Amino acid sequence: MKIATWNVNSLRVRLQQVMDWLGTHQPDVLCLQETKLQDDIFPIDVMTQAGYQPIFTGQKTYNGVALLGKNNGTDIHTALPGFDDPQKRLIAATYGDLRVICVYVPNGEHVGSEKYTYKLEWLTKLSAFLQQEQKRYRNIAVLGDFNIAPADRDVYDPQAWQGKILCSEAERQAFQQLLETGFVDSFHLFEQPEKVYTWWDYRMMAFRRNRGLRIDHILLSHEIAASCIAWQVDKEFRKLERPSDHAPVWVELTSTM
DNA sequence: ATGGCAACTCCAAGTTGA
Repeated sequence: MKIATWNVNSLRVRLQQVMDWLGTHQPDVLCLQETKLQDDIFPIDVMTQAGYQPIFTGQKTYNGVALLGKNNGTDIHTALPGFDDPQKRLIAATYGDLRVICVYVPNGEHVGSEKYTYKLEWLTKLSAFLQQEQKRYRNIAVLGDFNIAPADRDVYDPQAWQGKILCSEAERQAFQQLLETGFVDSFHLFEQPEKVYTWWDYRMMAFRRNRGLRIDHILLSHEIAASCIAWQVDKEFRKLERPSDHAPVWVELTSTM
């Protein structure tokens, strides 16, 4: 079983790339972030014709998340409970015995800004939601754009980024708090080379120079972490014309659906 | 110290992202 996450930075612009990626990789579930589409113009037919059932919650211009599954998802959540938030940043569904939670964590703008406060509050609410979900499900995967580089090794220039947005101590503590609710960062289940990233700035030829950050993550509950046999970031689609600034990330699980 | 790129939007200059 293969589950994946990709911040596509506009599904309208990246639709063909997404369909190509689905065709090539055949994931059981693909989580998308930054679809930037209202629900009434989501390309449902294109997805279903390719054998994927979409579940989505979107808005104009910003945010927007979706789940594309080979099977139908059930027990769908499209928001964090107890958090009145117009920004569409979370969608969850159950596929077989696996709970899949797709997140687009706020960027935070810069440390100390209103958006930074919102980011930390959002992460606190996410942590509470995950604790609730842990009571209902054993096998949980949380995938998405977390907008946090968990450690210095996840940053191309840790000194330049020290204490900055995506790398601040409070953000990293919030990420650790998520893990402490009962998850592992699947990246660390395997021996990894240095300089593995999932996002590269469009500017300054950052991708060609591998000046990136690892901010897209797949967290697995302990029960399924044991069945994870691969973690990959697919840099091929970052090399195409008009790429997303994020690359797809996926894991392979041995458990069946 | 700033902008650098890309996508979005009452179509065009400002906002947002990371």
